[in-house]
Amino acid sequence: MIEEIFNEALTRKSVFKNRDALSPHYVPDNLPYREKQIQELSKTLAPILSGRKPENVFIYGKTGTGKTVVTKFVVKKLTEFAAQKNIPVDAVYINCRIHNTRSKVFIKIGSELLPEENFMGMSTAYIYEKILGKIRESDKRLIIVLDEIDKLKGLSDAVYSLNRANDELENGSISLIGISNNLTFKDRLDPRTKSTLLQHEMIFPPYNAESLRRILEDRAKIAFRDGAVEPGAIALVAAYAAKQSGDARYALQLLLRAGDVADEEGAERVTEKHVERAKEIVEEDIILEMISTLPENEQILLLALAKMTQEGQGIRGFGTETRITSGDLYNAYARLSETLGRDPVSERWFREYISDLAMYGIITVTQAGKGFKGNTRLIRLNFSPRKIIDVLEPRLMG
DNA sequence: TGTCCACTGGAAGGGAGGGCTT
DNA sequence: AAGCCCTCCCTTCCAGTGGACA
Repeated sequence: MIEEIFNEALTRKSVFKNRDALSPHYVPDNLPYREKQIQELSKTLAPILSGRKPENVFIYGKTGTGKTVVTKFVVKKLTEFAAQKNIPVDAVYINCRIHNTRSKVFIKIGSELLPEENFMGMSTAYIYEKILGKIRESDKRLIIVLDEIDKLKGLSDAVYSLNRANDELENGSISLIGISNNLTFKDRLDPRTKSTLLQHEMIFPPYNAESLRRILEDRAKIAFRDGAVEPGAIALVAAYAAKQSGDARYALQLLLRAGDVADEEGAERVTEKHVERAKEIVEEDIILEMISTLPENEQILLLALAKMTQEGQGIRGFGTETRITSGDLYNAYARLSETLGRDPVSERWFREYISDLAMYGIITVTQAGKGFKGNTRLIRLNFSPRKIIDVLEPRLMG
């Protein structure tokens, strides 16, 4: 019985040849439509080879525009090149969503550079000195990539001390690459951090449907068996992803899921039908991921909005859409909060939540204008209310 | 035209919690 | 360990905005 399951798994035909090639962590050898960015970043970092400290780089652009993958690609090529020429270039990649404080960042750098030491529980000053010692001793040029840098608490301190290291070093250097998809983040930095981090700024534009198609074709060749994906399926994935503001990560995720769906059906090839089905799954994945990281009050607010939308409350007259005024939503939110035994936040803070959710793209907010009494905003849910309720109700009620 | 209404969003400040210094 | 400071989350207060209605 169990052997049957294992046997089936072993002999099962799959449309995939190398499924990992569609994972968000995969770095391909070829990055179409990013040649300019690759060149620019390479040029900026190149002085490191002749022992000069390159400018710090700050990269920003929307999700899925290739920021991380281009950075990893260039850094990898650079360190490989340097290794051939016996130049001590080293790079540390840090995701600040995981390593989100100054000390965690220092521990991460320390343990990459000195894997034999254990830095847990050590003071940041101690780790800092250890890192500098290592750089000095081997004339090392260190590149530190801080991905999702907007998630780093105490950012200015971290940036300042890492950059200051250059003044204390006679040999070697530290260069920073900051990556963020939060476009307003830059403006919130204090002037000192700004001038340090933004010595060189790069913006990654979103991909259009045509470029997404090319990217997907390239990647499909690696990931799938020959002819296992219909061209129409790829075009459809590209079209959907272009609608998602040109998000390549979404495109790859969609293609991956479409392959899974095809495998589950035991199909020979991935078709448009599989993409349609995958789109629903991916949308659920995204909702789930986005919602589960939201603060509880925002979850309650979303649930209230989903319920109102579901029941068709609010104002009709925008086609089949239902839009809800912020005052009505606040009342619904406050009632729901009390039902759940939580204290609702004030109206002022509720407005902050609304802006937050709008920024994430979960809801859309428009000025009400004519036909509405007073100055209010209309709020619309961008996802299916049914799915939101399915995710949130057990989470909040249970 | 003025008043009311239904909000909006800035400013200031409270208080809890975490990290750093002493 | 104690004190301090900083950040985050939140409240209170309020001037401002824009449409409805008399």
